[in-house]
Amino acid sequence: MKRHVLLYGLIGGILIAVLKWTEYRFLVIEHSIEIYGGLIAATFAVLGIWLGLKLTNRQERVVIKEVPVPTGGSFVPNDTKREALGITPREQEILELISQGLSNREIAGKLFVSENTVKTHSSRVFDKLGAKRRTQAVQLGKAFGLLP
Amino acid sequence: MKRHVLLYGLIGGILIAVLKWTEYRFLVIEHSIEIYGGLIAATFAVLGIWLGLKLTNRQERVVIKEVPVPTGGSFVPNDTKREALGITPREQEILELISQGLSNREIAGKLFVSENTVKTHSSRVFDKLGAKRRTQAVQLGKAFGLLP
DNA sequence: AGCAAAATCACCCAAAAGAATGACGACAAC
DNA sequence: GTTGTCGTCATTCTTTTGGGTGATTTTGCT
Repeated sequence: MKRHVLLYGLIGGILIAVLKWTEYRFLVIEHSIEIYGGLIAATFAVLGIWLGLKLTNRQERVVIKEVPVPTGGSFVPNDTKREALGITPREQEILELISQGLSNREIAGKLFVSENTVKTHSSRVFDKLGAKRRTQAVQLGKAFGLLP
Repeated sequence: MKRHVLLYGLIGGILIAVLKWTEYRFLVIEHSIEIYGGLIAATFAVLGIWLGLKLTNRQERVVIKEVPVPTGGSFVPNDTKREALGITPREQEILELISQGLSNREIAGKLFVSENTVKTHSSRVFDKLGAKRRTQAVQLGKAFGLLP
């Protein structure tokens, strides 16, 4: 920061000196308007370029962003693995609702069946997955690729 | 691209015209060297700045590289969100074991504490997450980024 | 030393979940 | 027409879970 201020001052001083000197030359030698203009032009062009660089240099940054892209994109609910485990579509459906944190009663309500039915389905799914609890069923369901 | 070329031409033309006009004024009115110089200076300064910006912009390209990192790889268990929810480390630990499908008894055995203790911890965690069931707690835990 | 948060444990009660068994209708396959 | 699978539902019983309350210990911080 301090260096910058100093530099600006210095350049300003030099510029003024140059101009003064040039003007003097101009007055003495009566034909160098072009030189005069050219000098000023060149000086300010350089100054401008330098300034522009200075201004933009501050934000010159290459950002490499590591975005945790949701792998698999959409997740294809995988009939193949489901059938390999002998799990019926209905059972899979119940398993998904379980994984969403619903109770048996809520699932029953959502599917318009009795709570007992949900219990049998879930029991069978647990059996086929080798799970003893619904949380375990969810865990295994994901491990088998049945759930997202 | 075409627009840029056009712009350059236009600015060039205008510049020449302005200079011509200024020179003319200079010849007619015999005392305006300063104005002449100032104009040139200003023009070239602006041009220089603009040029500088243009030049640096070419190589300044902010590259946002999106690296699809498989989400399972890292996952930092996120102390920030945990504390934001007022969940203690121990509670988080129990939550993780729940999400792995363990029963309260199994968790108790694994952590060498009583089943009652596990129950209190889990109850508190459910409360803080707003969950009524452990499956729901798991679901919410994932939604909050507390679980992988 | 003294406070506050965290962790520990107990007891009781209610609700939810799970296991076991049996049963019935629809439907497709043989 | 028999067989088998699937989905449906009930009943009974045990286990698990969750709610509520209170108490003690550990630990970190002032």
